[in-house]
Amino acid sequence: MTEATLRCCQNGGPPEDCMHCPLRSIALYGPAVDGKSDTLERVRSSGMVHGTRHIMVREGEIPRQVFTLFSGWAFQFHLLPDGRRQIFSFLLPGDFIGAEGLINLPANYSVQSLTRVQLCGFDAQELGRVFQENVELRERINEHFYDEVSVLTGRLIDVGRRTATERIVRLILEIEQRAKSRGLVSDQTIPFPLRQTHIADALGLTSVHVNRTINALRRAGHITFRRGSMVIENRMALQEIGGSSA
Amino acid sequence: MTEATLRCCQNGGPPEDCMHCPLRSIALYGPAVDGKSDTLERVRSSGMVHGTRHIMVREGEIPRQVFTLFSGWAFQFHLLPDGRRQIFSFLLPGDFIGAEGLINLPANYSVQSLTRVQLCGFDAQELGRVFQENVELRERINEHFYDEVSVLTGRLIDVGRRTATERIVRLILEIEQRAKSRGLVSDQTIPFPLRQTHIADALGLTSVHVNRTINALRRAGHITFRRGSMVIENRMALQEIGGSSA
DNA sequence: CGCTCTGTTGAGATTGCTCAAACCTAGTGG
DNA sequence: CCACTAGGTTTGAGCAATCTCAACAGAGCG
Repeated sequence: MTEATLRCCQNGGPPEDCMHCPLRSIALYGPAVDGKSDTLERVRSSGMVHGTRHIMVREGEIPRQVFTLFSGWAFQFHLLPDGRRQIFSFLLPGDFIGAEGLINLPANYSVQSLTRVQLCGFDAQELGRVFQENVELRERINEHFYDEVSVLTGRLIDVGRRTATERIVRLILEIEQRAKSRGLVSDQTIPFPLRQTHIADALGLTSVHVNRTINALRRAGHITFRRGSMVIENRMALQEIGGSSA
Repeated sequence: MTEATLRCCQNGGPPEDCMHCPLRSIALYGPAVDGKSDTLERVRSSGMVHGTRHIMVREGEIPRQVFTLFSGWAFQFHLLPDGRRQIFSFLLPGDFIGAEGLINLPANYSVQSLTRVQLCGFDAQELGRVFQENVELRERINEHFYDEVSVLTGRLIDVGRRTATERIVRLILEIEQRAKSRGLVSDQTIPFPLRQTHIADALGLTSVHVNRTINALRRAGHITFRRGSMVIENRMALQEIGGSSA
């Protein structure tokens, strides 16, 4: 079902040397500051590759391994006993997975890969110790959860108080924004691996309704989709619909 | 509009001495552990009383004052430009207000009193310093945001993936649970100061619909409401509807 | 007594859902 | 290279949950 897990990264994977990792400046542990930044390698357990639908973190369990998503997309979610699913947020390259493991608490949600992913894995305990020893890093943990609160409140406003069209437009705009900030956008083409059912489960809608709504946006000429990516044709219109921010 | 703010607590207010505060063991800064627990008083700026609808924290601003809610209820919310409101969660006695101020970050939401409240106020900077100096307290901050994530994900599941009845029942059960844990429940009577519009704004519904749904529960004999409080008449039935947990 | 806030209720409109079938596309195995 | 499959998208028809608008009633307050 899921692509076999390879133990070592090859072509285009993360470097052995965290200090020169292209993602280093975005990562939770931040840019290599002091000379002793190689503490990271000492703690890093391995790079790995997984296919779609691989579960990296299980809700309720204390993550023993934590990860930086090096390439590919993932998402955080909860599954109800009857199969209903709520997606909390999507993870892009550079995002950290399993931060609860750093402070020894059970994960608030499961995390699953949305595409093929390359991960940099660390032992949760050990990395947690590294974080505790450094003031800057300690603060990063706070900020991580703070940021998480911030995206959750945003999503809650969407789901609780905005129409389907508003929600979808805002999700699209948000993803464009985040993809841009990671340098994933070239030539106006924004990577967009989400299936309509992911959008539905993130926004509290039905995939059927998502389909109709998106097609309306498409027919209106505001946006174009192609094989895992999208192009925003009329940003003004979209911002108008989404209410810019607030 | 809002009751005048008194500078000093009188009858039944918090003691001068944080060490013997009845709420001490629930509070964010935890029970008085070591002998030097009086650091708190040194940092505490004042007790105060506010009427309904007093804004304690403004979204987007870094809280300069932080509080422990000593008595009364409050809620965290966001207001859209067009007046739509999303409530994120309700605050009970013992809850901390403005934790973002401890780490010098802007508040993710506004906080407003739902009833008359008594607050223990602290200077955010100073209390933040106290927290940083102590390992246990440092961890409390993490846990605070972690908990916040946990309630937000819970609410998001409700709003995104459950029916109106399910949501309302779960909110009621959750509030009973929390009120109980703070010793606010006596004689099966659970304090319930929320107006139907608060329920609506927390659960992504209309107050009209909340009204009809609640009345159905009432007519079914599952629950009773009276002047700011409620009694659960048939817990089994409610748990059945709410899906216990998960 | 006259407000204001909240809760109630009715009637009708809508958004978004359910069910179901058809269709596409990429991947798989022969 | 083709048939087949699995996962996703699209579309239609009908329905249900929830909303909107509006009016009224009851409680508490100055």
